[in-house]
Amino acid sequence: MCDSGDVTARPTLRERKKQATREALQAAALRLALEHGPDNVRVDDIAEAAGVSPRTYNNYFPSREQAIVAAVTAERASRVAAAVAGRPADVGLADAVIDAVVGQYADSDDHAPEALLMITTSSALRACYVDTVTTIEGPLAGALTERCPDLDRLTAQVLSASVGAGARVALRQWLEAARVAPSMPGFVVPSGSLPDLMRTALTPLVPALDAAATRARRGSPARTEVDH
Amino acid sequence: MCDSGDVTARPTLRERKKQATREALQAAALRLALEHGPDNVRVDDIAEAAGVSPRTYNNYFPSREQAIVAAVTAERASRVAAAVAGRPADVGLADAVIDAVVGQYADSDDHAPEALLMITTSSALRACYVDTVTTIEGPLAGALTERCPDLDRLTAQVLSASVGAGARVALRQWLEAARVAPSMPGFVVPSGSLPDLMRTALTPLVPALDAAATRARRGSPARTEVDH
DNA sequence: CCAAAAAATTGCGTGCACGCAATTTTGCGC
DNA sequence: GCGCAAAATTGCGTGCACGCAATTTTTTGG
Repeated sequence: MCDSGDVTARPTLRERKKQATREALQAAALRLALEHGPDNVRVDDIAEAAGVSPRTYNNYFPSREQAIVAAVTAERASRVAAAVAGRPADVGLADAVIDAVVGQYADSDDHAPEALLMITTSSALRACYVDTVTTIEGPLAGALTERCPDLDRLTAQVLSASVGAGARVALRQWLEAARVAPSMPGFVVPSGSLPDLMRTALTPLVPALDAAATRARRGSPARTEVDH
Repeated sequence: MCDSGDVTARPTLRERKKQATREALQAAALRLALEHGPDNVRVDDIAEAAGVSPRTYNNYFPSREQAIVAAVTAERASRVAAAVAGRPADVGLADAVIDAVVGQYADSDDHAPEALLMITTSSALRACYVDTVTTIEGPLAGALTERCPDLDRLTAQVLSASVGAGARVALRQWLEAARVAPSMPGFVVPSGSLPDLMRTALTPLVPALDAAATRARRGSPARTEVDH
């Protein structure tokens, strides 16, 4: 079975199948969770619905909740990195980063309101959802060093980890607020605007981002004895 | 068995027993892990060595690794908070925080070199050890608002979470370095000085801490529309 | 087209985390 | 001391994560 016609096959066709089953698992997990409630879905059910063995499920996701949450947050990490890289070079680093992060939690979230509401319901899902922000730290660090090549690796990692930390705090707060005011009908998303909250949460980090950017621009190339 | 002679019972004597079994579990876990290797110790063994049922173990620790790691990191969180609170009021906030955090990873770590070396060995233990820094975020946020009462709750949380993030990055890096240069005999702690690395990692956050401190000092009391 | 290699899937067995309900222990007022 | 209420311990059952080795599928080289 040669590569007939598949000119669009940049990934080695093998990885495309992997991606397919991954998405199948995500979709099945989300659908079943919405259908029967998050607690009434066993990983065996998800695996069967996706047409794979239960064991294979854990080759793709390290926990039951991950598949459900991944259906919502799948490519947020790479999107954030791309958004940072895509900003014009004349906007400040801090603005670029914050706009990128806030933007990702503005658009895609109301794309699946029911799922979000369900995640709000289960504490396990909430925790898992919050933890997904960790995913962006790696790509974000990459985007940072791409934008400021003279930036310490370590500094880039610390800054992106801090951005992740801020986003996590905002998310936790928002989910908490959503939890106490749960079933106001008509309100798909209970609390106030998440983007606003997240922007507020990230604002304290602006000085750190600015300082790092200008310091890197003034050519302080890797001034640590541990730059490795 | 009445409270004979126990005048030192400030905590309600009930919590003292809880603390006792907690410490017994920590000690047993660490001892057994050092004795037979981290992977060759089951939670049943730890429970039995501590004289409690296996089920009770999980009433104290949510995972097998936690008990082992807790034996090393037990009260680091409260120590950090206390150290921040204990600094004279005229030193900058950033210095107070960083010195407190760095200090806690300077003193207590070489107190148990064998344990640290073992943690380096197992990837599960490494991950768990790194995750313990999350513990300091809560107390640290408290210490921050105690020092700067006009500081946003949200800002305090974000800043302490960022400090935690920086510390985590440093710790990961240090453990990684320790992993690749493992068994240099005579070197209890393989890599370079952890305090130095951690100080370097936290330095990028100084501008954010300073800005928050001066902003709070100039009396900008909770200027967020979501301060809740 | 075919074999050999590489990679993914699968079943199995084990240890673990945890909800639940029964039981034991502890604290406290009398 | 007595008994009662709160709290901690315990056993049990269930679902889950994962290492391991066997099997099936895909890729690659000839």
